[in-house]
Amino acid sequence: MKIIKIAIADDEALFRKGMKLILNAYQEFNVEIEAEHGVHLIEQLRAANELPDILLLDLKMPEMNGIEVAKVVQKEFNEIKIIVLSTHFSRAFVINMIELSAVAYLPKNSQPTEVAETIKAVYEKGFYYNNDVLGMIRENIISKTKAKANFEFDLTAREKEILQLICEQYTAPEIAEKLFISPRTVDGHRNNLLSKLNCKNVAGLVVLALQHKIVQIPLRY
Amino acid sequence: MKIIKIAIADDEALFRKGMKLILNAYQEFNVEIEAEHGVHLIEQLRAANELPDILLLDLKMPEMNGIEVAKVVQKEFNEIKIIVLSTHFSRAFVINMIELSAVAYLPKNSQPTEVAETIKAVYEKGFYYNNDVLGMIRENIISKTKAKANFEFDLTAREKEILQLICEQYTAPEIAEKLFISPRTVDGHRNNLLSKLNCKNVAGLVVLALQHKIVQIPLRY
DNA sequence: ATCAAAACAGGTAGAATTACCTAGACATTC
DNA sequence: GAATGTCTAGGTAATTCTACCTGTTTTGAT
Repeated sequence: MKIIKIAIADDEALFRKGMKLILNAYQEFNVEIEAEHGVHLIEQLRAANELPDILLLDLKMPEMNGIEVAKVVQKEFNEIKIIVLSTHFSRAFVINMIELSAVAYLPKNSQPTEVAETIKAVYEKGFYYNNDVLGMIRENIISKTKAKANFEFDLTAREKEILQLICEQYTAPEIAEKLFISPRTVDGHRNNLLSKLNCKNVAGLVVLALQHKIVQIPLRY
Repeated sequence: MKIIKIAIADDEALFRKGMKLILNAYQEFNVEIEAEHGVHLIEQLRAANELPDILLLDLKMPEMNGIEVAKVVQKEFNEIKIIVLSTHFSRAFVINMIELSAVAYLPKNSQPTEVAETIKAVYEKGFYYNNDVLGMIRENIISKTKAKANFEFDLTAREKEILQLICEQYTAPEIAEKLFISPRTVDGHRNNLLSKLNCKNVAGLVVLALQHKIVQIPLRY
């Protein structure tokens, strides 16, 4: 019987050790690499003479978070299948990780048997999506065309308007001129946006606006 | 026990009758509508006082083909779950049907038991994708992001790095510190980006970077 | 009619961006 | 060896952004 080699990257030592115990209880699994953050993981992978088959990857880690790790692994160690561990389970997030070539998505509160089944399925079929994830994927495909209104942030109509224009590369004075208001007012609205959306600067606003389709920007080339 | 009401649309009478016999052999299924092409199907649906739960839809039909039918059904009879029957099994085709809200995709040479299982799964979970279809969906998600990035713009590695950090809301001084270079150098790179990508400001850079997936940004809330 | 929220607008100040320059170090290519 | 391209980094200046204030007017809802 072929033994499935597993790497675990998670900053919580307890979780990591627990998972290792659980997995090593199966004779077909062997946890070969443990890392408390991305940098450590990458180091170990580069040093390893035999790569793991599967990487259980926590998203929230210090030093180098799961997304950065996924990118490096995807580039340097493409053969390793990434199974994402997370408490975060929103559609956009899951889709994002699949785009980063995650082959499965496991909630952190999963049962040990689910984890084992997922690993086996990934090893055999190359990927495994449970019904929740499948539903999200489906919604994602279907909703691609629809521009859904956004209720998650309570922006006022004016704020959305300002946000839209910011995304269209207008500066505050330009927006002011366009809307026949004072530049200071535009400033005020932008500050409210930064505060409401918890962003550092316009870059953050634009990212959020696009990710959540709060604004519509025609594709440019 | 709830009986699952089924409609079959297929131009081949033999296939249609055969399928009907097979399905009606299960006591939980009842084939209520048969149609040899789309027009006929739509007519029957409009006349029906009780809509079917599931529509087995052949794609190749005279008069009105499966894709047009799917569009009409999606619009007028949204509750009906469409299971696509086809010999045609290319990725683009399958994805296209899912976008048209097909909830399952069955090869025409499937085993009767597979058909029955698919129908049950659809009735219970709302959709059912077998491994082939799942693989296609997965490829579709991944291929969207890959490839392109490098082609359309010739950004240097350093420029992409800077662009990434800009999108992550780092200011020039912060980026400089992160990369151990002078803030002025970061300035230079950003200016090159603005010029190369023909943008007015960072907002434009971020929009372009996200639209063309030059960078990967974790979803935020 | 009253209250709260939103939109409006100004002050001040420091940080950052943007737009022009110039130019050396280094690697690759012809 | 020269040409090219990239990364590096500095000068100068105007503009813009960001973060704190303050306040009035308008609007919508109870």
